[in-house]
Amino acid sequence: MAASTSAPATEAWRLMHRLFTSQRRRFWEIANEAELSPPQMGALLHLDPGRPLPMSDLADALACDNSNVTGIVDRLEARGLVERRPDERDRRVKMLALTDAGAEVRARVHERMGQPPPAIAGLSAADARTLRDVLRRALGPEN
Amino acid sequence: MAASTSAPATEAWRLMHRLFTSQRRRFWEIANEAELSPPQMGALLHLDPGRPLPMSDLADALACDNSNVTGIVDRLEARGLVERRPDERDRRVKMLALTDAGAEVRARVHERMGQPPPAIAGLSAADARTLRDVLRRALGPEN
DNA sequence: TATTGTTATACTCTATAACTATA
DNA sequence: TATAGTTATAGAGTATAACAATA
Repeated sequence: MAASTSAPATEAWRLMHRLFTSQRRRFWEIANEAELSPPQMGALLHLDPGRPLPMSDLADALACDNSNVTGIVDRLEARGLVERRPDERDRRVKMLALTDAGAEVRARVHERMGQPPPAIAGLSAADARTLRDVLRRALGPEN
Repeated sequence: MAASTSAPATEAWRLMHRLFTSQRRRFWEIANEAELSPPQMGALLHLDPGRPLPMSDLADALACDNSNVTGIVDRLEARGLVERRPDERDRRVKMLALTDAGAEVRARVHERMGQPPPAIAGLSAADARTLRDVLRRALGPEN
């Protein structure tokens, strides 16, 4: 096996990783302009408008403990961006829902996060389509 | 007009973003096994063995304030993973260098972070090569 | 007994502002 | 005057453990 070059999948992943870490400053600015901390922005982005979610699902998505989500949601709720609602089927569960204000902030943040960085925006039309198609196959038909 | 050509790039970027956020738990586990906080892991990954770096460069890379790096580096230095060295050319500057122990931890973390997730590892050989080639063009010849 | 969410605790991260030592 | 790094401060994030309510 070739020792000097890694497998194409590994190199591709490393390149994607490098692209992402290069965007940290931009991500920070997007959160900052919305007056959100990074975890708060992550929470908002994970909430779909009109589809409430148990707190524990958010903890899974953010890869953190349940006890953590309590504080993050407390602050979002204090700003009126998110609501806690009871779940009729299991009264231990609290469902999180975006408020109208929260949906607006989320839409703005989502829009800006979705803008590709120059490295991707500058690809040829053919390369962009190819990249999209391969990633669609990688992530599965539901994406 | 612009919409039809920028759409594939935008979708590709969103797919990459989804792929990354889906890996949060794994990133957390890698940091955890090395007994590093996420910022500490980020710092270690940004330091190249044998290539000392000014603290302010690390602050740029981590997209945080200089004052922050002080604490992060304090803890890495207390564990013997990193060293502060004077810069002869500008005595205000402190250069950060990995110790041998730090280089070992960094290599382990770097190796694990570089392993592609199933979605990428499961691509066909042709798709993997295509993905790599497009990303090489996107990120430039130096990558 | 197990699970969901909260609270208490201790530590880390974070930005801001003020400080120092250089430049 | 400006810059690199530190310190002080206040607030947010974080895991752990213990707890209440519910399953």
